[in-house]
Amino acid sequence: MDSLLQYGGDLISNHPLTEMAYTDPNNNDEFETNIASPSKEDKYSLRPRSVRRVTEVATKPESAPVQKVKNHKPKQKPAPLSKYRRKTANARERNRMREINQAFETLRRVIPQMASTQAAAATAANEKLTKITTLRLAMKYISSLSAALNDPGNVSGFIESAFSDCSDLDCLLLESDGESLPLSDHSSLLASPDFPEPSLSPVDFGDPSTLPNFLHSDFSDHGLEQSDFSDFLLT
DNA sequence: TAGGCCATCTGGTCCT
DNA sequence: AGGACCAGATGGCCTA
Repeated sequence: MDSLLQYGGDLISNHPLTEMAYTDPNNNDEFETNIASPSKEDKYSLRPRSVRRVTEVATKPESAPVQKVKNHKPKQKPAPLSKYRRKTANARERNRMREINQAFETLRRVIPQMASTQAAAATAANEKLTKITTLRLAMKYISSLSAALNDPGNVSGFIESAFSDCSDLDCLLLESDGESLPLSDHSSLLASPDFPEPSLSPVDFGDPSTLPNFLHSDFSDHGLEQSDFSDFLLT
């Protein structure tokens, strides 16, 4: 028992705890490394909370007293996942996040890099937009496209105004923040009597040849291929 | 050095 | 039972 306590204390004081967290006595690491990026084992370890739990379990007497419950049954806590299942779950989670990131990457390619000083600087520096920035710009861009659909005669004005109202990115992002957007902006994204939802569907965005002319010109103006847009819609 | 962003792990919950 | 999804926690990296 003392050795277990010592072991737990060492675990807490000697980060990283990769040995504890990743070494599988059944050697299931092969599965993990086939999917995960390499050498992550060195970077990640059990959280202190997990370590505490491990040590608590280790220090708990073999025959831990059963909970004293009167009539109702204690809710059975499911047993923790086996190491193998934990690894497979982690791998699935990484894969899921990878797909999300791929979708973000696609979205970044579709969003025009507008005339914002900071965004332009980020582009020049080859820095990619952050996730939250990407989402906010996408919202702004969709809003402008929706407005353009309502008034195809003033397309260029919509696109230009969408990204040039603000002199800096902070202003732009604040405006395109979902919580700070004025209701009027949101309404352009929602179905309304003036802009019912079905009116969006007659155009098959999956087929570039059916893209409206104003979308053609807008995407080409921003150096984007039509396929970028259709790819984005199809993914 | 603090703060922002991100990847990853983890446990809980819901769904099939 | 197992997978998908989610949110919290954590640590690494980078920049102002």
